[in-house]
Amino acid sequence: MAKGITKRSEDYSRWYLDVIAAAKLADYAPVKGCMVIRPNGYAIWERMQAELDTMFKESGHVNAYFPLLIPESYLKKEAEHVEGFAPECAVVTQGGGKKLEERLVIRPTSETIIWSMYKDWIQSHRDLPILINQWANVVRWEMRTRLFLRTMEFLWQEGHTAHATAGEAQEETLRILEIYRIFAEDFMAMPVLTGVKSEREKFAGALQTYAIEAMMQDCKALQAGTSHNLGQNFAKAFDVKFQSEEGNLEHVWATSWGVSTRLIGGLIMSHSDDLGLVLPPKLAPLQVVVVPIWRGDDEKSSVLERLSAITADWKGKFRFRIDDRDNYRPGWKFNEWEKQGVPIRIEIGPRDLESGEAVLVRRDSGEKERIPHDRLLTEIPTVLQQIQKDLFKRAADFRDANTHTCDDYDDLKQRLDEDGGFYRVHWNGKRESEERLQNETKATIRVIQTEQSEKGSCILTGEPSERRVVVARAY
RNA sequence: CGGGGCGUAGCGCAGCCCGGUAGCGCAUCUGCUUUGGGAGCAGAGGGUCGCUGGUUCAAAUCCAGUCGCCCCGACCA
Repeated sequence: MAKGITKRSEDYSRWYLDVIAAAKLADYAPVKGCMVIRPNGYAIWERMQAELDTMFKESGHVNAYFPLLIPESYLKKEAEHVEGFAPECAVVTQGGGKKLEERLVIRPTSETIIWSMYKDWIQSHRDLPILINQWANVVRWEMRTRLFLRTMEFLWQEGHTAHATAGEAQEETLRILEIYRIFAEDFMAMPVLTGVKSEREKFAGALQTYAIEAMMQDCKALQAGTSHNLGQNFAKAFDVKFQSEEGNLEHVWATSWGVSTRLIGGLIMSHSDDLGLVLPPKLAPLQVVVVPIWRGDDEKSSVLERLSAITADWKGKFRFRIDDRDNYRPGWKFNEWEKQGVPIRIEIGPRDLESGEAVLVRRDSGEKERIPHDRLLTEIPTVLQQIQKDLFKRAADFRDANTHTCDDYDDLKQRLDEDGGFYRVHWNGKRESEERLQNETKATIRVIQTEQSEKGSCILTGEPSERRVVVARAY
């Protein structure tokens, strides 16, 4: 059994932290609530960035960079926004040994500074749309932190777009939501629900917030990405107008959207097991590790020689590494790479040289298979694809098995306590009932799937309801 | 902000109650033997015991204060 990793069934939260430590993904920093993202963790983030960035660019977005420090007055320009973010802002009051004339906020998000610039950049409908994304760090002063899921400083991408019409802004909001869904499901192998957030849960300053919502292995919900339709709120706050084709001055329509290093937390909690990290092949920085086995120098050189012939044409086909370190024994290496979540391990030793085969071991299932050397090149990509598919299916089956329909409030309370999971319940759409739900059950409305409709009566009040909403306890 | 826990070698901990040469495991370094699931033996290096003050001949240990971090709740991506 894995040394140093608490079992999920014993203490899920401890397990999560143990997996991160064992896989060397992150470390605690000297400052409370801050983390160091170690090379193994950062490599995953880089994989995520690469895939997302490609999708953003393919859909017409460009990258830019706006500064970390924002004049405090900017944050105050949008009423809801300041109310939402002010309490969690870190503020710089001093610089160069002097007290500052105006205090500077370390960005908790960049809408305000970006819209202050858009004001100068937008005059005519010909300047629109602006489709800018930035990869950046932000700081939010959180009371309770957790590696990757909630840290004081985190890395993310934030898209900020400006449009001529409400319709275009809405289209953009949904286009990004779909990109997030595809990324979560196809790359992270993490099934998500998409939908709109309730008034209470929406972004401070948005008209509407859309989100992708996943279920972790402890049956809790994780909001994994958000896409906001900001309407004209920020354009009005920063006085950003454009002259339309008809010659009228109109306020610009906006969206913003983001995913963060929280995704890594979601990735861990979707697939990993009691042996450590499990990574979906598409995001695994290392997809295949080859562990050669030998006794003595003669065997070592013949195994390695054969290995370099076998792997000669692997380059560019998948990401692999030959672990020929002499100071560790095979068993140690098996364990090491398992903890780090490498999807496939290939073992090649003297026995395999004779038989002309190699042993292929899947990280997700532990299955072992003997494969002839000349078939490895074609077999490995196939198995990688299969692992990717199986991980998604396993996660989707798990989520579906833990998603329930419920019409009785007492029953809901009890089941949330006992089983957790997602519950499809009727809700009257009112803020008061949502608040009551949260106070009494610690669960919140995760998503409202507006495309579905089903008449019923609110689980709390009995009042009419247009559709079921998904309720769960969340991270 | 409430509750709990912990600060002693890089990591995990014991020692503290009952003051008297700072220890164990892992890791690290050297050598030999090993290598198909976390190797064995022999040797070695590594510490202002979180910080400040007090009591004492003597403090990791007793007293007072202080700082920090982690975990669990409320709030949040």
